[in-house]
Amino acid sequence: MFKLSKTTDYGIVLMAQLASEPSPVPQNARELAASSDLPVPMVSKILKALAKEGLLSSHRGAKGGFVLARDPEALPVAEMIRVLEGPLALTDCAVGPAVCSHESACVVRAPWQQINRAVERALQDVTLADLVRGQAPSANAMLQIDRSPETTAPPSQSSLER
Amino acid sequence: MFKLSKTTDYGIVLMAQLASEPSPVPQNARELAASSDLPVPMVSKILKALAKEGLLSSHRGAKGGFVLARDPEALPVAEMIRVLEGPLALTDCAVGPAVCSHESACVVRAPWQQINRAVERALQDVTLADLVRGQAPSANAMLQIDRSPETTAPPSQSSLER
DNA sequence: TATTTACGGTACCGATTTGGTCCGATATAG
DNA sequence: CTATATCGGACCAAATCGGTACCGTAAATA
Repeated sequence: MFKLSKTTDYGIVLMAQLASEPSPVPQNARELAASSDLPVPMVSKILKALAKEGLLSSHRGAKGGFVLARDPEALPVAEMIRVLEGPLALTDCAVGPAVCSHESACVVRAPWQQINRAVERALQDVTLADLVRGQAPSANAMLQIDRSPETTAPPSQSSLER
Repeated sequence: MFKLSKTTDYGIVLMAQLASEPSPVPQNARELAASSDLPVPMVSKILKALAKEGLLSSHRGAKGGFVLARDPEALPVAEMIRVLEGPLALTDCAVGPAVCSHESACVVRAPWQQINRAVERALQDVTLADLVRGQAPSANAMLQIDRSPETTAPPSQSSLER
């Protein structure tokens, strides 16, 4: 399917949670799970991954927990996604060169690259800080260029979840 | 992971294949599988789905096969994706309203909506015709708005596959 | 009308991914 | 030094996805 995994979804929420109250004292997995209303084991697992990848710094023992390891202003959503579920590529061919066994038969190589880059850029332009601020700043600007006049776009319904 | 399913991937290649040579005579599953170098059963399965959803029109019996049912110029990539793997939403919350059980605890509702819309728009702006033409026309334009200066963007390596 | 061709639907299997549990390592507190 | 809190890593069950096979139905041709 074309959506983020739960892991990534939760992960970003947790990062946002940590960024929203920049307390210098580490927050542990249980606290974060509680304040986000998410299952503790999953939260724990995700926090581990984030720490391992250097987005969070972890502290063990009593009064331990996690704190942000990087400036939210300089942490794009794209990178969080990349850390939590690998290189973001819509098709396999976008990840590395010459992975494809049927290069010759493939009709649509280059365009995918371009589309992929566009999507990536959209995710690169929003930072963690933007998320906690409550809106993606350049979102309107990102929507440039209207070739097809909004035919199939879904109703801009406001829904909520992570 | 953050990528299209094989089904969708293949499906778009097949659509492109059909669009690249606008022959009025239907092409059957075997032919299309051969020219795309893909397993026949899978191709067959995908073609069925595309026909069922109205993107292809099918003709049974001898000399039967599939032909495009819609104008490639007016068929956005977004729609093909939507047909093949459901509503395109990065997070579950973008699909419908009030699906979320922890609304109150969620920190990052609105921003996701905006990001999602931006991605969707990027995919909406490229048509099947663009794909077979060999490039996404507004790709450059889509990349507007640079807040972060190309920090983590991967090398623009040309790789190839579907 | 009989035969051949090719789509249409359903059911099935194996592999991968996802969501979740448990125990050991380590740092702080007293 | 001992006890306790908390992260770190290995491990397991379930769902999903990629891929396959089978049988029914429709159209074309002779």
